[in-house]
Amino acid sequence: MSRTSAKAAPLAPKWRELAEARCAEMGERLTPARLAVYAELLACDRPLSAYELIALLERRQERKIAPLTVYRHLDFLMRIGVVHRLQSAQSYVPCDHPDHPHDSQFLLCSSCGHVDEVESRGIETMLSEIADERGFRPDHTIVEIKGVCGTCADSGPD
Amino acid sequence: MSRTSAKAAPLAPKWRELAEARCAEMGERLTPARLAVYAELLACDRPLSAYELIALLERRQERKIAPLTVYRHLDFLMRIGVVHRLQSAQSYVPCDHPDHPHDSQFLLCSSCGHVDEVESRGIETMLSEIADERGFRPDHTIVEIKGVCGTCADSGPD
DNA sequence: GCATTTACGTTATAACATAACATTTTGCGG
DNA sequence: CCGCAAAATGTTATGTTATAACGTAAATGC
Repeated sequence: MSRTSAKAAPLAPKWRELAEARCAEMGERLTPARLAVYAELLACDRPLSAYELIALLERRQERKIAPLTVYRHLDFLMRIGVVHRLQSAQSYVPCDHPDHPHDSQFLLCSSCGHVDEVESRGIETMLSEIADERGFRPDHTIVEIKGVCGTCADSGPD
Repeated sequence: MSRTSAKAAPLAPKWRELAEARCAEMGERLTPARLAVYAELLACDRPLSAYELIALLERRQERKIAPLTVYRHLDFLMRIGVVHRLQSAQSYVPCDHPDHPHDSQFLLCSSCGHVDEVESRGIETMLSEIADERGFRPDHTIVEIKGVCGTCADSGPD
């Protein structure tokens, strides 16, 4: 019943291998359904809400998909560190820095919707210091900068 | 028996005056309904979701309150800068730094639920630099550090 | 007063996320 | 291979967060 006839979004070997490697490290299983969600996120150049993702997957696979299904797959992808959740937009993006799991900082353009993921060691250090000073043990950090990206600013106020 | 003259949560003059000052600066109007929401948030030592707030207000005022009403009041309070939204918890807290409007950083304890608001100029500077390097014009920033607070860490792994 | 703007009320619904439980698939020891 | 246990998936229902659409009331300015 594993109908591979259901088309999935194209998924470059690079990303598939990344997911496989993370799964191997963590003793997790990579399944077609999980890969399909990952591929769909990668195929889109902007953050997707869970329900946008459902709509895209339903169109591509020509069948109904329950919200819970997608949320479980998203949880999995975040657990293995290949997808991040944008807290301020309730949406999800694939990780841009495949080398290792990490906390990121995001630049969110309110004009074009584009999201840039950055990883600044400086920010991480400073956040740790702030926590340390207060006896706080950080688990992970959320940094989202909202504003207007360079491209939109340039094409600007016309 | 109760001549329900819609009791409000107590609101220290300090906070009322702050709200009045901000309104004056911004040409906004401070109404009893808005103050009631602010007072309710201040009366609680933890973040409240909009619906928790509704429940508390309904009990205190002994009448139904529509979600939209509370959301409007929350929007107002955030607009004048006396309330912040915690993006990762979909909840709301009064601002701890009454002196001036600002972006904050939050330390969120996953054990006791306590939230600490800090304002680090260093973080702000570094976030600006990160944005600048990429030609990004920041509007505002979201920084939330999740972990375990000193008190909970000390009282140990239980 | 009267028009305009701002706030508030009411009903309905959209959008985001999880609970509870049944079934299927997978990995593994016998 | 068999059967068990764990993990993943499917299904239905519901909980939680937030806004739309539209009407009424109150404050503001002339």
